[in-house]
Amino acid sequence: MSTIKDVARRAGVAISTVSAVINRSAPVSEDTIARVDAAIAAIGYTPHGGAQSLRSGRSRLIGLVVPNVANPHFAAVAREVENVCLSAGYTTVVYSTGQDAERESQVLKMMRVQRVAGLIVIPTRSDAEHGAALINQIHVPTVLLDMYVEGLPYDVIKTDNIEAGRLATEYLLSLGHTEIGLIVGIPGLATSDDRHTGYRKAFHDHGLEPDPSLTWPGNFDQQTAHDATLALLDRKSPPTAIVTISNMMTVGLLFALRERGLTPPDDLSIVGIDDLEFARLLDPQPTTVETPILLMARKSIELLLKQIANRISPTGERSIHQPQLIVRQSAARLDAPTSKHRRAVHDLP
Amino acid sequence: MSTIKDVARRAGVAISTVSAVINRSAPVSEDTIARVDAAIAAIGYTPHGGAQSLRSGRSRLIGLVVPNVANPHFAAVAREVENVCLSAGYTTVVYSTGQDAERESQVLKMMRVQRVAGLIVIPTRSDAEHGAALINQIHVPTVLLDMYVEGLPYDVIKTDNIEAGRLATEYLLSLGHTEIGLIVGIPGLATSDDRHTGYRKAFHDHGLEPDPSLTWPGNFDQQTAHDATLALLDRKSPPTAIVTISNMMTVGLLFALRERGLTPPDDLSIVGIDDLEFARLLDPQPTTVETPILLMARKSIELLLKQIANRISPTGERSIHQPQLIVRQSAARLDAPTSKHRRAVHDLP
DNA sequence: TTGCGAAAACGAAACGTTTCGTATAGTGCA
DNA sequence: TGCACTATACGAAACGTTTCGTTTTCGCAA
Repeated sequence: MSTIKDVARRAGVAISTVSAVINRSAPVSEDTIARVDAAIAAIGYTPHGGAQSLRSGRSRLIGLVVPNVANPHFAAVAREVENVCLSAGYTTVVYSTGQDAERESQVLKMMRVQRVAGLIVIPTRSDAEHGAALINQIHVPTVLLDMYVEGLPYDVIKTDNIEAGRLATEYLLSLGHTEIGLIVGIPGLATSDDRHTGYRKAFHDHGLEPDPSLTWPGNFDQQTAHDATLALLDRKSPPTAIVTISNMMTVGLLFALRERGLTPPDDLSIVGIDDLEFARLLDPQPTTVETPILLMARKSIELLLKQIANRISPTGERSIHQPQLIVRQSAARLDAPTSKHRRAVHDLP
Repeated sequence: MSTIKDVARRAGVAISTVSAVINRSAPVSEDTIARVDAAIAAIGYTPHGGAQSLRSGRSRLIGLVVPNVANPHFAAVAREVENVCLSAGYTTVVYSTGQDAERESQVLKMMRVQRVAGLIVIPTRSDAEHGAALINQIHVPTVLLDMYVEGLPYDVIKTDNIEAGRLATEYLLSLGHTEIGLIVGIPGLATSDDRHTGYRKAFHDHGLEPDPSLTWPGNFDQQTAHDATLALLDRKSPPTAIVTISNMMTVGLLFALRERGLTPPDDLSIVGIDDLEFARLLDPQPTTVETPILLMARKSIELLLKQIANRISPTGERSIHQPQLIVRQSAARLDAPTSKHRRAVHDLP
């Protein structure tokens, strides 16, 4: 490949002048700029990112670390980040942790090798110990997306997860349900724990105490939510409603119900958190608590780029976004005419 | 950050020895290896990827260029590629073209800046002219995924798209349909054109000629498929069945049907190409022609890594995978009891 | 003890940039 | 015409590696 030297030779100028033209880092006469640009075009010169990064100590790479890019929720984040990065002249490097701390380490190491200029991370765990481990692996401007980790000084952009859990549960309580199952993630993940807290809060607001045996731990994935659903359904007295705390868990739940031949809201009311892109195609359309993930993704990358540009160290501040209950048809009044005759709330007069 | 020099000093060896240890590129005594490894661990040394790439002329970056990472189909590809890359010590750089040739150029330029060692590309167009443009922008080992571009010497891993189109159409013909709508992509895209060819082939196999006015051009996205569906439904004599050639188009079609209050297969039979992850949650479950995308993704990255490792130039060979018809419930016999009383094929005795 | 060959370790150059101190050309004014 | 100053352009060093020719060390046979 051609180098800046080739450009310089062809344009009849010094290497440093070409550099000045490329980076607009020093005044260059119109005439020279034109000659250099012509030379660049003529020989098809493309700067060597590695060399630039080496010499300047700055790279134009942004790392994005998510649980799983194949999950549409995070894929959407990736696309949003990519868009902003591309127009800012940055390149995105995306990696999935698979919710595994060890793989997370491995991924962060790759990010260090590439000397990314900044990171957007959705960490695998939230406890202080993990935070301490993380901080040793990250030495660049970082934004924590939709996840809080104890003791980390980075900026956080997240949903009010307690409120998200509360909204989902409160809605079911308002429909008369009290035996409400909850499928959560692994304890120790702020997103999961907070949504769980919101669930309890909703009960307390009604002067009630939730039955702890109705809360089932899973992971954030489809399979464990599926299994948890079956476990809940197999109880002597199954819940009349179930809350799931992520989109994939809702999918797992729906598959489990289908297996059992159960249809919401007739046989069971359900409310999820995080919207599903294809939700509106389902019948019944699932009632969910929506989080503004795209907005948060955009805010994250913009904040990160700002930090990088201004060499600001993170302020440790948190930007907390409010979730919103989207009432559709998968939850119904408990006291409505029973099984197969219950009607979705939105159909009520 | 610490450098190889710091490691050398701490281990009391020469820089070149540390390099030899890191890359296992020259014999080093057990004793020295241990000392170097200890030093690396002690000071938390991470090699500078840019410097390595600069000096060695090889990077450990793989570029993946897809139409849209937010599309679950391509997100799945990204995840698969990422997995293989990670275990091979490579880093993946993913970018979306948005099916836009200009953005494609921009993305490829970023890939050149990063000096990726190889590329997996799903190009935006298939004509020879575009091929000529592409070849000038790509100077590294490349695999074309699920797309053929005229005149490009790269290896191709793809589905038998003619067969995919034929399978979908043949199935509907076998159910007695002859007025079969087809929603295709922009002409000039091999994937779309081939599936279109398959559609015609199925007709010809039956000694029939499809009505060209039943074929509607769209893009590969949801919106245009939605609009195309409405256009087809608004004809004086609407088709009795519709074929869509991508997952997102199927989604657009389903939304359009829902808007019109139509339910497959009672009001209209539909068959899509490329499976939807959540298909089994829908009612009726859509009948589709499945392509082995994950398998193809894995083959692509493995082939690419092999080319890079062995410094083989692409052989220009094509690996063509067979699609498979998955019969579910969205298509029914034309002569079955009409509207609202037709039954899905799989329910028939 | 010396000499020899193999094994291990070393040192310096080079990769393509950016950066910064220095040199040159150009301009306006005395 | 000469000078001071500004606007441009230049040149060389340095960034962190790899690579390869050279040197040192080591073990063993003579």
